[in-house]
Amino acid sequence: MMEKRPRVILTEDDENLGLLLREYLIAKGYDTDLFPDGEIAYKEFQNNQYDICIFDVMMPKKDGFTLAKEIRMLNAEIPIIFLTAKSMKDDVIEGFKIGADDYMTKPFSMEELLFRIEAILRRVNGESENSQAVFKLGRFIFDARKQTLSDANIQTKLTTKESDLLKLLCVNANKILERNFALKTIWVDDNYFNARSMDVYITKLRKHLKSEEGIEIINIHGKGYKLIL
Amino acid sequence: MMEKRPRVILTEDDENLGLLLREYLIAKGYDTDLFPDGEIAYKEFQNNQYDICIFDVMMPKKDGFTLAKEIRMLNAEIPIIFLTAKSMKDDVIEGFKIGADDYMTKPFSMEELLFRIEAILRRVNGESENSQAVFKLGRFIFDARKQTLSDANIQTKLTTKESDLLKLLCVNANKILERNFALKTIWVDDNYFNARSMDVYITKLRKHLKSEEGIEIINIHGKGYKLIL
DNA sequence: ACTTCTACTTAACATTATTTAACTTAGGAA
DNA sequence: TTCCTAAGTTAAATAATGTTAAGTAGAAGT
Repeated sequence: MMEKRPRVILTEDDENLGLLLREYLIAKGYDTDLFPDGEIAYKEFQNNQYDICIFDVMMPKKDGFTLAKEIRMLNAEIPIIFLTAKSMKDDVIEGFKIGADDYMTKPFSMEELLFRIEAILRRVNGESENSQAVFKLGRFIFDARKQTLSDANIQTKLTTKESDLLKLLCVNANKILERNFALKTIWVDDNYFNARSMDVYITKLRKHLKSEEGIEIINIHGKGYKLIL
Repeated sequence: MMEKRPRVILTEDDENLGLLLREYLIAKGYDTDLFPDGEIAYKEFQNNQYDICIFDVMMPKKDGFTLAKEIRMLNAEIPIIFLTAKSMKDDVIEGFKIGADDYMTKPFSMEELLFRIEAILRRVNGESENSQAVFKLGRFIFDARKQTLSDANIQTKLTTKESDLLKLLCVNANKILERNFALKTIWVDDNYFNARSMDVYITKLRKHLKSEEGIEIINIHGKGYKLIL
């Protein structure tokens, strides 16, 4: 999978520091745009695609917190890191209330800033891989990440094995899920006892789903199971 | 652990300013040697042990950046702070590329210089400075460095173990944090009793977070825990 | 030196997840 | 049909985790 260069929007009114940071981030693989105040940054944000924001809190015309609030109206997800002049407890709290993801207190090393940018992007990007694990089963919604099976009224917590097995069935919906494949994926070893354990879990899943008419787990004798939607 | 007086090597060709800074730093607990140019400073650096360098960029015979490059050959780790006369865009960038830790633009207050020295030494001595990490957990803000969990109203102080464990969960948010990994990271030894101790801390963390709907720590039977955001 | 406080561990007991066992039903081949 | 094996189901057994409280040791205050 090819990684694209992440785009950074940086605001900093100290020109020395701003240019320094921009050079450094560019050298480290981040396409960085630098703006000296919040007003310009806001306009540019509307016209460009960025992956992460780094905002100085104290800036002329529009401070970092105000800028962040407005940015959040445009994009509720984008990570924001604040640069604060010194330890400003209350301000920092206020910043986080509107959804900052981290903050740095000046002076800081550029390595440290880089480290945090990487940590946040790793966290944000890493989430998307797992979160594609929600399936609709009739009136039920099965969330494999949370291990829950919900309908309009109640949310049932599934056990780890229940969830893992149901996820495999969903991924292979209307196709055969082979016994051995499921066993090796979930139980690692496909011996007799694990196979019987799996049978028990098939029964459990059928009970969970029995109230929904159109959905059933059928057995393909000698081969495996098929989730019919 | 007893703290020894840190040793500072200071270069400054302006004799007035140099003596002033030296007096001030000595008064604040730093054994400070002052040299008027880069050549002398380089020779003295070879014969003495210092903890931090403060180099004026513009000096006779050998400028601060050149000096810093040569010092880096002798000691790749020692922190270096530059004193720059005014905004020198390209020079400053060059300085940071060879590994400066901070810079000050003249004129500056001596308190500010002291503050930065302390910040850098804290970072260097504090071993790995990956420790400052802030995570957003719904309406909560978890600061692993301060060991606090805050919302708009209250700030809860976490114990060291609570904070360490929550940090591991946050770093691995939406992924499985394996029991053994957490045990070896926090408790060093992954024996039965430490495992039970960890269970107790999971309960403590769940209590702290229970008021926030979307956030939960789920158990992955036989594997570990997963922080769901 | 004594108490008090606090973080952490250990113990005790409760609950839940998973496996194993036992018995039952169904499918397919001889 | 008959027989064997796969699969369905329920319950018991085992192992893992949840929870609360008691115990312990060290730090901090008196």
